[in-house]
Amino acid sequence: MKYDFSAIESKWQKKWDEARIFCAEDHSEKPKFYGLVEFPYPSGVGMHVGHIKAYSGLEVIGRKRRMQGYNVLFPIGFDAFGLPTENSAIKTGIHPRQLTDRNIEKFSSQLRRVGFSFDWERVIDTTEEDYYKWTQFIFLKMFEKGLAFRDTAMVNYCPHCKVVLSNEDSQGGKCDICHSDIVQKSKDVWYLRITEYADKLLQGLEGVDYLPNIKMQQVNWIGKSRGAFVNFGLTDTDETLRIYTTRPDTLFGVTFMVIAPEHPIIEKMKDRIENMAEVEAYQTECTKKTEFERTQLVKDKTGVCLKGLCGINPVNGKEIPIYIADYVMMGYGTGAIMAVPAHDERDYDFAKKFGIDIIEVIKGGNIEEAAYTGDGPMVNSDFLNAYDNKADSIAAMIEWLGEKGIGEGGVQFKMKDWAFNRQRYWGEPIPIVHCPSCGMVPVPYEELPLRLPPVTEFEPGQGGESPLAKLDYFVNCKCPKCGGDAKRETDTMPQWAGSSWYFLRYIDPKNGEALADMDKLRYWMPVDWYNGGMEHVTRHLIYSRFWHHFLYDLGLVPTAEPYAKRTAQGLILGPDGEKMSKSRGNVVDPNDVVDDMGADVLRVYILFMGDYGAAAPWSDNSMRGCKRFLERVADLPSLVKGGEVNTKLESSFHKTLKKVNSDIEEMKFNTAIAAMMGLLNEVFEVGSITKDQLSMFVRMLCPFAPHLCEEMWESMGGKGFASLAQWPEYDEAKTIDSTVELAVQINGKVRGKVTLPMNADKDTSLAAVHADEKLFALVDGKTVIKEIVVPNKIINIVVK
RNA sequence: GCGGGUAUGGCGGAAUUGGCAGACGCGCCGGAUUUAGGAUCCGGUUCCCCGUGAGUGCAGGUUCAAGUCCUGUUACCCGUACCA
Repeated sequence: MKYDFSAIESKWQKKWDEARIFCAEDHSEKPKFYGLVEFPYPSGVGMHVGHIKAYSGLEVIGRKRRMQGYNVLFPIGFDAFGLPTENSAIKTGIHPRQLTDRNIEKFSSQLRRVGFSFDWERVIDTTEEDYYKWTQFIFLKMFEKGLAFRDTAMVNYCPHCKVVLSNEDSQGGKCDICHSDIVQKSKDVWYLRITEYADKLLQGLEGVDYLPNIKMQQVNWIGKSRGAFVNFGLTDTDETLRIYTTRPDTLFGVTFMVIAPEHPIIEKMKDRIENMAEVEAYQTECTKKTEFERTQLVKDKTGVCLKGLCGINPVNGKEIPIYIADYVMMGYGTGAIMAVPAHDERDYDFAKKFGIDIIEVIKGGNIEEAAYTGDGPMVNSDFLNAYDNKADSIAAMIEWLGEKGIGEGGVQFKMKDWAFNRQRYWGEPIPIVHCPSCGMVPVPYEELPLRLPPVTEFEPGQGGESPLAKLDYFVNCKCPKCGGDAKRETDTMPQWAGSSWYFLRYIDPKNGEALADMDKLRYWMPVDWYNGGMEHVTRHLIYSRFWHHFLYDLGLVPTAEPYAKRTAQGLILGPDGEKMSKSRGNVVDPNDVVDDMGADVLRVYILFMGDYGAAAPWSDNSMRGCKRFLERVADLPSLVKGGEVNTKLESSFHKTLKKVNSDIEEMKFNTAIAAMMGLLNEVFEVGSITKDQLSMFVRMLCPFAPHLCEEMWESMGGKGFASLAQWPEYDEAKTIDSTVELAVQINGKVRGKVTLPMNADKDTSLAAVHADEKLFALVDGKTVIKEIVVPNKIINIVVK
């Protein structure tokens, strides 16, 4: 058969579409499979092959499930709100709506050309009113429950993009979008109280099947720690200074305290602080430092001692100095710490620099040289009889603090609340009205969606306010509660809002009454298998789990956890081994590959490149090998002849099928394809194939190279679509050989081979070795020390 | 610093979990066919001093047997960033 890929591919894509074979059924007797891939952000540059890899994994698994008789939901959509489109609108003057539509069209056509088995009737676009109506709905529910709130606080701010960013969006001190340095700024912003769900998000991980590194990253990001809050006294006042520590067992070793430069106690006590000018100078210096600079100066501790004010250690009444220093952050714990230089490296560095006492209270290290942070018995502590290990000491100390009323046990999380508003145009408007007499009033549900008004200028204001703030007709409104004059919130939601619940909408994309119908949700949820990038593990993945837990608490979804299983694909690097990027000019466009080699080759190559979860560089040459493979597959029908079945080949078919079957489940697509290549080589060596074998081959290759397989299926008289044909079953009996070739080692070196019946016993095996002239010669006349026979694996004879 | 991961031919990568290292593919070498080929087919291809040789980042160890387990060490990648 001639392999005219472009004719074959467009032919079958059209047929699939017309027959709607990839559309999921809302209700079905079949078992369901919900396979989800992270929907793309439709940027102006189009897709690159990395997108294709991200979808190819579940594409193969979903296609296999369909052939196995599942009702498969494999949807796609577009996460289209966000800064890149808005920035492009500013540059080109074209409205983001138009740009988005254009980009979605481009992405869709690229995806269709690859032949993905997406259900194109459920496509969602997060920027459509019918969609973001429900994003706003969920926001209002959060507002009602006190989970969406405004607060003035130090936030991450990108001076280049002129927006406030969440912690997740400013990892590494860089803006997630433009990579400029983030600055800290005090601002009145919207937050979602994700910290309220920190424990649930942590516990939920126990019941789901995520790759271990994915779980680990989330656990670290949530960052739960256990410890104690302790109230320290202040000299000559009733005020207390509350600290958080994970080492209450070192309380007797406290020799000073440190508070964050922004700590409110400074303002409160300013009359008592004798060196206020010096303190203020230090505070100013700190605000000038960017986050980046702060982290670069890790080694060098700075700080200023508060004169005229001392802390009082509640466990022994000792007066201790208080410092302000920027190594203590206002955003974690209470913004104040007890410093135990003997047992904390940072405190140790600080104490050394400022000449503060270092008192050892845990034995085990040498505090002359370094802080000892390990375990050990308590010493120098006027506490009961002291304990021998950390855990006991901590537990006893917490209990004692409680009894004395000076502190109590507590937990802290590294995760912070989610800074949720962006001062930009292209996002979901926050449906809140600010009324001078009623305060913040939600837009009534029946008025949703609160539409994004049409504008022609997308530049944010100089003061960093949203472009919406310039629209008087949008801003000025009546309070929904009292009817008086009021002003609308003009900020919009961040990029991550729409993607936090999109997988629910696929289940019921046209529902006007609810975000999705409960019966349908009960049938489809949870997502059986979710695949996406590692870069979303501490962003989208955690945000969407939070929203889903919240919706579960409201009774709007049937399960607490949205995703039963989560995997991640590795990057495709450029041919130069570097990360693909426009600026490096090493981006591979899937359209070019489809034109040159065909979609099936692209699909097979992407999965053949290597471990699905690992990064691998692109190689046009290697891809040519996949082309050769498919061309030879297309020639298989010419080998169909009558005659006897070659039992060895038949056995290879069943072995290969068994391997392909399990490799797909483990996402080991590269070895599945390699096995099929090996089988093909064997077929050509034998020179003939039966009709049944051909049918088997076509069906097992179909999830990988569906267009070619459909064409072959049709020409061999297969019924219906290959894509819906029954997944072939292997015969276990045929995968077991009657004989096995065993390596024979003498003193651990392979010296020969013997062929034995399966499961031959020790005597038979050794007899076969002795019967072999060459092997016998190596053993003959020597003292046999040991004979190891592992059935079907190896024979090793140790001689002297 | 902390957490996680990786290291195997010229290259991408395999190896049923302790049992024949290098599957499969690329590249390369040789041959066939072809007016020609960056097409196709066939054969070869870990290395070398070609042996009873060496060999999975490096140094040790356990074992009849180690890419796989243990101890130490180096390099690189990813995440995180003074988290008290």
